Amino acid sequence: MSTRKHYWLMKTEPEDFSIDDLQRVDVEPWTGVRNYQARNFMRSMRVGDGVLLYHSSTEIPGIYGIAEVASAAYPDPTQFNKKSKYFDEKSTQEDPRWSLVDVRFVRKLKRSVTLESIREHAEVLGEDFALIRRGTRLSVMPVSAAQWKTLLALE
DNA sequence: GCCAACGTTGGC
DNA sequence: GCCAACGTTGGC
Repeated sequence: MSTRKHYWLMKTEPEDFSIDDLQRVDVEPWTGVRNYQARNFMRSMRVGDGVLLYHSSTEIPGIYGIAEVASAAYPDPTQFNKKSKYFDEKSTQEDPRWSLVDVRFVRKLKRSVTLESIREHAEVLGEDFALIRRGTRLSVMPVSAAQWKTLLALE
């Protein structure tokens, strides 16, 4: 069993929930992920894994902060809440369809690493980097240790 | 607000 | 199991 720390990138729309919001609350359950691939990545996360917090659908898309995984995956409570926009009538308590992890604030970046600068370093980051792979819209994706280092060197 | 690209749904 | 229709994502 590997106990090595893994790295991830998680997207958020800052109008909805930003790095500043995370700093304010410190720990946040990452509700609302409704994509199986993203869910599966969260299920494989471990406490202490590193997270790059990416702002999407905003004026300057990019990485704005660092967080860490603060819990193992557990059922996303919003899937059972009829009043939530994330309610899923097909999910059951016995076999919850959607999972999440808690995410804890670590720090804001001194300067954001913009999508533009990330694209400029596409070659170093490699073909397998889902953020800039054509047509990929994953909201949770793995980042290798080398990619993590490369991205934070752009700060 | 537009639209390309993708995932999901549902009829057959 | 196919695939058209629809919904969502997210950059621009």
